[in-house]
Amino acid sequence: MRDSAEWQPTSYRSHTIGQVVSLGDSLIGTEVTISGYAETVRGRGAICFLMLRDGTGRIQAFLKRDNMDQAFFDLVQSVSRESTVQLTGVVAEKRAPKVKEGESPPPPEYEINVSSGSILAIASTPLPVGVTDDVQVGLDVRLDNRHLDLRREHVNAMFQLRSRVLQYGREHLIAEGFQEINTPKIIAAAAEGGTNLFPMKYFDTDAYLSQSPQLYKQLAVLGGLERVFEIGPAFRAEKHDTYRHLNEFISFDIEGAWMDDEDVMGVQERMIFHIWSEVKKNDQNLIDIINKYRISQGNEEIEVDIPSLPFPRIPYCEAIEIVKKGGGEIEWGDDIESHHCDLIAAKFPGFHFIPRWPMAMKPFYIHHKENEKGTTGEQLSRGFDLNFGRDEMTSGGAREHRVDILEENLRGMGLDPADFTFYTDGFRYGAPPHAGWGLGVARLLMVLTGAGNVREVVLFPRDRSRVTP
RNA sequence: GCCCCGAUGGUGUAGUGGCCUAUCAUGCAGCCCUGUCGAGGCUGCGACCCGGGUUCAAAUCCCGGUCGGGGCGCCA
Repeated sequence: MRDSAEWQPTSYRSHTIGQVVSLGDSLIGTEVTISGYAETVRGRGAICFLMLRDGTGRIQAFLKRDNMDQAFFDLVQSVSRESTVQLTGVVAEKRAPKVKEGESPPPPEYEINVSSGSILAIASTPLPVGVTDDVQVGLDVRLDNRHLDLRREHVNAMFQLRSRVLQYGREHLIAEGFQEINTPKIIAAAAEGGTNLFPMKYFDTDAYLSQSPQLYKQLAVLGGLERVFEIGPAFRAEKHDTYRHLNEFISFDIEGAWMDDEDVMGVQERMIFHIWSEVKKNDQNLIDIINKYRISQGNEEIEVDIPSLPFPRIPYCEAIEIVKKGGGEIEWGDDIESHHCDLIAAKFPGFHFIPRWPMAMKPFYIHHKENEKGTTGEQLSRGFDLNFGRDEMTSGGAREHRVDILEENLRGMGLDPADFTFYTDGFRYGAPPHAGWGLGVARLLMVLTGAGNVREVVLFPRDRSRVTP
């Protein structure tokens, strides 16, 4: 539940439930008004218990027929679960529950002795997804009813964690001198080849949804913004159907001038270190909620393991050797696929960088040094990946800042430099060497939360077959 | 695009040709009891994805479709 200590009263409540729960003792005897979802309603006689939940906590409301308008009492008593209710009453210490012999009584808890209130909105029955039920629900049903799924405690906790991860990431980058930018998501050209783009109509012109802020964040750096980052959507029209791919996802991108691939790997590992450290320090309560659920499902608990710095660097050539020794079929020049990553992850289970990929496998904007060759004599690049276990988190690299080589690379990949003048022109008037990366936010969150499917940690995921809700 | 698997009340499931007027849990509706607290007790409600076929008999076998899951490919 969220910390609401500083929240101001609103038209619908004098206190958050979280405030009542945490202030507890000092509020005894005070009249408060709270609002929330009716989680359970027990009792059909002269008394009634209603567990009320808002985004900050849950508290029991105690209702006695004699203490209020009888019509309201009857209404509350028959209200369906998840209906929203506003209640006014006096804070009191809850009577301690009966405990088994030998068990120590729980710490004091608080409740509201209700005197009045109103029903804000009735929930239809039955709920398509149980909020507090023990029964499992399939992911598809959950996503169809995400608005209800989000009310489940552990799901809610995951999205609070997501917000924290972005907050800590921003914090760290700003501390390192990066500034936040936004680049256009409607673009004119199929910028980079490779991935398929979603076409769209921009008035009378053909346009596309952006697959990556890559070229624009570079232009921002070339323009002198020096160090930039963007947290924004990227769209890819690939017909993949896996636990880790979506057609719309949030990419966490940085780009920095006067930096090379090693420099931005440093930024990345420090940022991840900061995020993990802060989560461990501030958000164990959210991890606990997720673990409570995981235990109930028979899953292993997750732990926030702060990675040690620096992360291992396993250059491409070495990675190929590891895969070969592990019995994987691979040749220099092949992509390192998921099943290959399993072999590497066996030796490097946590975060690890894979730098120095073959230039032939990298996009045209990746920098290379002519004297850096692979074991077979082929040109290496300054592009890198960050993996965790078998999954790719990041792709990044030092960028090509020499315009003649950029154009050569474009031609080499079957692209026409004339289509990229909006980009290459940025390099004609003095270009700082620069580097950057793009990180999949949801993939990072999968690592942190133990989610087995990227859809778990995306509010309203867009995949091959889902555009609603 | 390829391969494999699956679809049973609102939800999650049991069921492998007749024991199925279909199991269990949860839910929902109602009643009883109760300062309850994973509340408890009782009663009831509610389902075999769609279309065709095989068979005396189909939730169960076959074919097609739809939807979903897993794996692969694709993926700056």
